[in-house]
Amino acid sequence: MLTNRQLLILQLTVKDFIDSAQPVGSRQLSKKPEAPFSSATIRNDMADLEDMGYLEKTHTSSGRVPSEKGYRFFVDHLLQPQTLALEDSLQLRTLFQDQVGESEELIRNSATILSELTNYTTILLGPDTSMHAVKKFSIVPLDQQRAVAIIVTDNGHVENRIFDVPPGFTASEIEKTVNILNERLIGTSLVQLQQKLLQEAKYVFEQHIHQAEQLFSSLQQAIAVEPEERLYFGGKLNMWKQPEFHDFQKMKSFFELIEKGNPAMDLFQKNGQGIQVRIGSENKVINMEDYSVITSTYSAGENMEGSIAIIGPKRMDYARVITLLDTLSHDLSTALHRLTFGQETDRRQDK
Amino acid sequence: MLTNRQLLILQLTVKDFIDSAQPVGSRQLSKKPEAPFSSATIRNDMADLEDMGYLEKTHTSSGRVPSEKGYRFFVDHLLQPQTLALEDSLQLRTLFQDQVGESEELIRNSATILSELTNYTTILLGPDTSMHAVKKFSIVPLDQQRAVAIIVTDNGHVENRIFDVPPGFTASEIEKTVNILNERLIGTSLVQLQQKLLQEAKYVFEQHIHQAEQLFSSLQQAIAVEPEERLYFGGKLNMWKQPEFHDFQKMKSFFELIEKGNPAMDLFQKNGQGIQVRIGSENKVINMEDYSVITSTYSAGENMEGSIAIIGPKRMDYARVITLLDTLSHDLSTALHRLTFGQETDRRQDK
DNA sequence: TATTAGCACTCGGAGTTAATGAGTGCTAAC
DNA sequence: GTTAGCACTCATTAACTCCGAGTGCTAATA
Repeated sequence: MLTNRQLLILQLTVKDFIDSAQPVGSRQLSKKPEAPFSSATIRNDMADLEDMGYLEKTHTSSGRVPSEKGYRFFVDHLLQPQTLALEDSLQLRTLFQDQVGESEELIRNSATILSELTNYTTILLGPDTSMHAVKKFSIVPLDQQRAVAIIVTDNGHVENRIFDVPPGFTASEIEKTVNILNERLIGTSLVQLQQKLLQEAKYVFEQHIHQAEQLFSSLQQAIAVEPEERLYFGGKLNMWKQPEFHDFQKMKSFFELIEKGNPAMDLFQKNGQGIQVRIGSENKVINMEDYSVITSTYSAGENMEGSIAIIGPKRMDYARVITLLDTLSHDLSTALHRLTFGQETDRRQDK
Repeated sequence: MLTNRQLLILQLTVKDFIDSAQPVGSRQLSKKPEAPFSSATIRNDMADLEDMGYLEKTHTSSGRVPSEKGYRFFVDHLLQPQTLALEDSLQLRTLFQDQVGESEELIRNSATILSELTNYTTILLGPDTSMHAVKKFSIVPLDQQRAVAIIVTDNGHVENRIFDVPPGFTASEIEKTVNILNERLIGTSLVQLQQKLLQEAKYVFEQHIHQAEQLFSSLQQAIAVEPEERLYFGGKLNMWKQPEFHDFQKMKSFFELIEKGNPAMDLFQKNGQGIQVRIGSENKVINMEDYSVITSTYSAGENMEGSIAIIGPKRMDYARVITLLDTLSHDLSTALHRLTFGQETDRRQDK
């Protein structure tokens, strides 16, 4: 069990190391007014904390550095609740004020602003749009062979794809096609679209349209909504600013880590609700031992969640980032709701 | 006037420095079979080349390094025409084979592959889409207050924007609006759209539609096609791989340079046709003294040009990059034409 | 008994020095 | 005109010293 003084010393050590990136020594700590003990006393407590695994030394006569266990304890028990700095909250406010109508823009800007405020790297996972329902189909012929298929979803998102039209297909047949699609498939969610097209519309096509087969395969391609790119990055280069990464190899491996999107996705795994902190090797992703990740989720409507991850050194400013992330993910949810459902209406009225 | 041997020595010096990034000395050069002269002879010629400003020394007893004038002379007179390496041309081929229907995708991939092949940074300026003509307008209401405006252009590009609908606006009025737009503005290029909307459609609206003013201002906003982001990057991090940039400050200033898009645009200035090489301070952009830029243009249809820039150290492999860039910009033009005008038809038939 | 002062010891980092080697210019011989 | 030879320069590297901030341990103190 830790004595009160040991708790204090652990807390001060972690804080100091977060600020300075330098191993902290007993004499240094004893100078602080918060720790009115002699260096020897602190030395003894530090030795105990080291025995218990909360602190480490980089070499025999160096100061102490928090271990992962130390950081974890700090985050779980020693974090002092913080209110958002005035400056930060002003910055955030501009983000949501300047915004007009594009939710993707809003998400992208969130990633940028978070990385600017924290000086860490942000990865934002956009909401899964595949749950949205189709509001309208449209087909615009371009020339003899090609046309654009357009799908508008109920949140105002527009998907479009160029596809090949069977030779000799007439304008009236295109009109018929669009009508069939609109009669049969409105309200279908994007994920289900392929399947429903087959179930509900195929036989109708076969009855009413020439060259139904060719058209149908083209349509299927056009309608296949790609599991689209949903990752937004902010401050990819920020890890530079951390002194422990002023090093060629370290930076290189960091970029390799985040450039290949897959591991980036892994960062979001096993998301419980709320804010999660994963320190160093607590991240199950390979080569993440040197980083901490703080994740949060936000909502962009029913059944549509996105996640935000902030990646920094293990020595990251947990208190500040947590506060910031909490505020932002909340504000972002609100803003996205407003964008999706309109300023004054509410989804329930809409139904 | 340069003697033949001096030409040879200049050429070998530049080549060697491009490969090794190390100042090249006389003894080193004399070992090469291409230069069967004694080190003293080479030393004398090098001294002359230095007097004439083609070579420089980093310090009194170092080997020689090409000056900007030296690189310029090398590029203008000593470059040996090269055929594309088999490996490179295979890589390029896959780029154009795998491609399906998206021209933006194709452009993005071009940037990536160029940066992979060269290990330099690529900036690709997409074609200016504002010359395209409107093929069709469409408006899809989302709820009481908002609707999506959709503009399809003749190349199959789809612009869309959410806008506010005046309160109490009915479905039939929206239909009328769309009809007016389609009657009056089809064929207008995107740049002219705002203006024509005012000239040709405003009075029609005022005659036929309730609340024309409110609708009109919403529409104007919705229709304003942003001078959209047309820059695609490849290998932003590649400058790392160049030994002369294994340095915190250098890399930082490089990123600052390319991150703020404006200077990046400047790189493309005063584009003559064909391939252009700008070495070090020949770039009129500030802080570009340490880089060389090779640019090329490609065409994506009538009046629609894009540019490609490859940024590397002054020590870049000019011969290879020029060949590669030449091939790619040509292939890219062809591929884009095919995408835009269809595989077998030609624009002339279309008219 | 818990804290503090004092002391010997450790180790990384900064600064100095010396050796090395690849380079140069110049002169004289070929 | 070309080359061999020589004296000189200078960046790089390794070895060495010095210094300071740190530690653990022991004995004195509150």
